[in-house]
Amino acid sequence: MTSLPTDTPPQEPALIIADELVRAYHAFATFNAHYLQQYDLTPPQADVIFILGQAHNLTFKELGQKTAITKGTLTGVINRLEKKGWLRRIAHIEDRRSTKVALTVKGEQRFLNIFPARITYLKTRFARLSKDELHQVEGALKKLRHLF
Amino acid sequence: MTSLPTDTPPQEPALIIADELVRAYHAFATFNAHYLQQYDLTPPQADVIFILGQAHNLTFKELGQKTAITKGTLTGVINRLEKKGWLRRIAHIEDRRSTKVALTVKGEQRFLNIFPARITYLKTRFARLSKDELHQVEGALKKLRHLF
DNA sequence: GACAATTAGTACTAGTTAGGACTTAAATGC
DNA sequence: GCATTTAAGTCCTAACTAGTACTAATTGTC
Repeated sequence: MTSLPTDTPPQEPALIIADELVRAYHAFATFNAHYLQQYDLTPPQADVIFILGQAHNLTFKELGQKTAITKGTLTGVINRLEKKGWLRRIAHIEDRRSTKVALTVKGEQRFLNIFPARITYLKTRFARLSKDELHQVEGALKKLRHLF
Repeated sequence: MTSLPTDTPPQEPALIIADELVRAYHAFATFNAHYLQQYDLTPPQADVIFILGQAHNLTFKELGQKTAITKGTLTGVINRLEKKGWLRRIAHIEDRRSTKVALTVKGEQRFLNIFPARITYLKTRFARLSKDELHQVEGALKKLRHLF
């Protein structure tokens, strides 16, 4: 039986906005992933490198909070970056449950090479929006986030 | 050597907006996943069920386009839903390369049980925004999506 | 009509994801 | 000071992800 209330209006604002949010994020995420590929980085790996480049020596916990990566996932991401030689684990003397993470020299160099270029790249994309529009978009996203 | 241009301004609008987009999406996705758990559905599974509930009998290709799931991923999602008995594959006579997918009776029933409740649920969340705000948010998301 | 190019779906890979069980260490309670 | 509770990371699982290689079927070309 395939009967259905076909009069379900697809114009329900909540559904449209949820859909637009997913689409906008998906577009950005795909774009971002492709860009990072040239540096042999996945998006979560890049997040970790960018955070560590700006805030040297963080614990797993701090890194997880800043990147919104849960601890179980973070272990794997850090393992791969460590294997590639971008960062290293450092024993945390004061609290031996905890582990600190820091960029290696190679990681620092890569960060300095990639990070400014990434900002420039994003800026050119966003240049199509006016200052007013940028403000509106930021406000809209904040409103949206606080709904959940 | 941990020296760095620490004067990298974190207030670059492009970075802030990219960050807000990720946060808003993450908040929504988490919220959504938790809600769907009670129905034993993952978000991509729910997407498939919701699309199929409204557009009976779609090919893999059509389903993939509507859900933004690539074909390789879709095979697995459909396998799991088929195993759970929510839908079934149907041979496509006119083009034997292609396979159609349709909800089973059980899938129809679940869809009818879940879909209206989901809309109601989302509506209550979005009720905190005015009509004007809804329009602004939708416009902002569209602008954002078209940047990538 | 035969051969080439395209298309649909599956199989497989490396990586990410959240969540829960587990280990070790620190903090707290008494 | 010892026992309990809490905290930090690791390990493991099921699912999703994009991308690529592969198989089978269809379409286009000559």
